[in-house]
Amino acid sequence: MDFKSILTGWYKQNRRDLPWRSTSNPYYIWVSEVILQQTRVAQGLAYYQRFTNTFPTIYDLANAHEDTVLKVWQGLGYYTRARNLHNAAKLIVNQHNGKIPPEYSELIKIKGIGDYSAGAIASFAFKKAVPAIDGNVYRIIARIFGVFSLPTSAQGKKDFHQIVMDLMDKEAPDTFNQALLDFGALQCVPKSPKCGDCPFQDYCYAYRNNMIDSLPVKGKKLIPRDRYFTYLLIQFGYNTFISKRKSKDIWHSLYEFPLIETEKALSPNLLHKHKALKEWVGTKGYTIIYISDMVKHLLSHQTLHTRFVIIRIDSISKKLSQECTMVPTSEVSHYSTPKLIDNFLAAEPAAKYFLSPQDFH
DNA sequence: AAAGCGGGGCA
DNA sequence: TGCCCAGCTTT
Repeated sequence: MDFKSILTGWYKQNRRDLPWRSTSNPYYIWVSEVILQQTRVAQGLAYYQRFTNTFPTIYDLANAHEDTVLKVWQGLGYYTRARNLHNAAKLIVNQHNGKIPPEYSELIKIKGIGDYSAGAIASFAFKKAVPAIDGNVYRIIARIFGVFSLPTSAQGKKDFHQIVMDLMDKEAPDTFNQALLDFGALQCVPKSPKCGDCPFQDYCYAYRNNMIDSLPVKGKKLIPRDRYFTYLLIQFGYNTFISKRKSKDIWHSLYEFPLIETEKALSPNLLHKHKALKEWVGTKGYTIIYISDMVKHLLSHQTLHTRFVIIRIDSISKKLSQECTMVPTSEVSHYSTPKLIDNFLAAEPAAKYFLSPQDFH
């Protein structure tokens, strides 16, 4: 039996029933593909439901405010995905009559749709015979056919693309591509793949040569950089201060509290003397209510060490009025915030000293 | 070609 | 703790 027959046979028995597979609406398929970029199905599922319920059509998404889109995306990470999706929806509504282009060559031009997603949308929604090569496919192809090219290199991408194109079931490219994804996610998994009952066992290069753990070839890993944050949760009556992140840095367009970033960890002792603290709270008088322990938050490329400080003030500093928005403390949760902040707001100290009504006398 | 960009789950 | 997930964009 040839490759696609074996794969299709496996797929009939093992396919996952996923909501974006029971629709032919290109908008829903597009949304699912963007949500699932670098994101597990298990994690993306609830976001897909929430996103499509909140924005049932591309017009609803196009007409929404960016903050609303980001709030729905909150906690999922890689927030540029949400902003690109939103901007692309506006562009498609305004310039393409709301119709998502069916060709790979047009899809790839849309910001936020790369090689994989263009192939996935073209094949799943429009039955085009183009590959949709993601991490699953690199792994499967590298192992079964003994491909040692580095998937992240330009040459590697060509090699894998050519192989998948040759294997492709041109009569049913959607099923073929989906089968590859499921096979990679369920059977040919990264660690301890289920070779024991694998239908490709007989001619899998990696299995026959005992090289399961060395294929696919991996690039070098990057070392996360340490950063030290001190967030100031400043209370003025029943209000607090937030600002929107705008620099080319993590969490672009999300909201946060006044931030002091330092080269090294800022101890409570040093915080009291720190110039930036005075600038934020002013000179008129302030009371530090609470200083948290250091919280470690891991990103793929940075390790954040963060202290949360709850402060009460009697007057608003120039810096606060210039750089922040004052909002009722009870409404902070309406804004899209990084998981790091979200976590602290959900924890006991914030509930006790920050979010709950205080007696100011 | 390499770096930047989140967060979570699992061995 | 390290790896990797339905990757893409910018440098």
